[in-house]
Amino acid sequence: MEEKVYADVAGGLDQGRAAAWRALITSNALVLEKIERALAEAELPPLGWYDVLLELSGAPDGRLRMHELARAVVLSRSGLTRLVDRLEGAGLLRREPDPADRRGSYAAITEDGRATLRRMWPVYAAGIAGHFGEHLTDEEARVVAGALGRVAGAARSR
Amino acid sequence: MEEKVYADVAGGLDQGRAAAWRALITSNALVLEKIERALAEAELPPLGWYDVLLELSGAPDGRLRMHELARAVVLSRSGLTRLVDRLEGAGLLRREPDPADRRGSYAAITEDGRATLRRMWPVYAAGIAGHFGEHLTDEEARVVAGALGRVAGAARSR
DNA sequence: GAAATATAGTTGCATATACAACGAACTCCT
DNA sequence: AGGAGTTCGTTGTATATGCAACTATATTTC
Repeated sequence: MEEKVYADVAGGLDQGRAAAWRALITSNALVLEKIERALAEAELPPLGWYDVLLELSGAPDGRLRMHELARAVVLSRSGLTRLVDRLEGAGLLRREPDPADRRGSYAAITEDGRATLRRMWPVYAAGIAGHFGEHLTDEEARVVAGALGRVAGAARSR
Repeated sequence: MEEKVYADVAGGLDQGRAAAWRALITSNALVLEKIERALAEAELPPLGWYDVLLELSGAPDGRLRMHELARAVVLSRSGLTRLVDRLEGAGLLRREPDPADRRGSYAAITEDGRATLRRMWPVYAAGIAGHFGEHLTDEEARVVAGALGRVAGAARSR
């Protein structure tokens, strides 16, 4: 029973929580893989694009500063620079200078960007429903959202 | 309320499950980021190495065929080839031919590999405990493990 | 048992990502 | 006001990953 051995070594981590963590990362990887494949088959952009467009579409004036966006989609600033390059190249967003801070720029979603978001959502939603939501009771969904929301909130603030 | 709009379009996906999904991918990304950083600071290998070594250490004779390992750690076969290259280069595992199938090879953990696993676990466990387990009640951990375990199981079999 | 098909693992290639370093602009502090 | 230190976004570089194509071997089919 090496699980036991490890559990002894690990201060403050019991087996139940370790199991929850493994289930989390594994289900995340497997479901994302399937959704990415579905998007590719529908000739739609990858999920990272969706995340960016969704954040922008919900922001005031459809735009966010680069560093806000990087934080929102959990990406390094350099990673975001390149991702935004690609989206801008595809015409789904525009960079706009910030008059109040001349170091910075906004990423602003375009009409094409909003249209792409709308085309992606059905495929994404079907993937979430079929590979994830399908397997949860209402109560489990509530608990998962609450608990993992708290985890994410704590990780963000620290 | 664009959430509402999207919810209407999405067949079979309600808002609670959509929220659970977003909490899942966000918490996953944030917690992994912090754990990777902790490992790097301790001059330990990245998490992908841990996953490989853990699977091997729990397998009969400490070894698995390449395709089994790829499936276990949720990586493409080509991705695994390169990952195993790096681990083998570091002496943490060995490739061994399979006498029963001359196309294939085993990846077999070495003593150094087991030692590395033992050195990584305390850092990994502390990360899981501090950034994840900390924020869950016992009951929530149970529900999350059960529900996401089911999600992962379904995604694997299909 | 030979031919057709499928599978195992590796490789070339294209893409994605993080880190460190950079120039430019901002903020604070006295 | 002005210098010290900070923050913003980008870039060079190294690393990681998936897909498609490839070789070698196994399996199936007739």
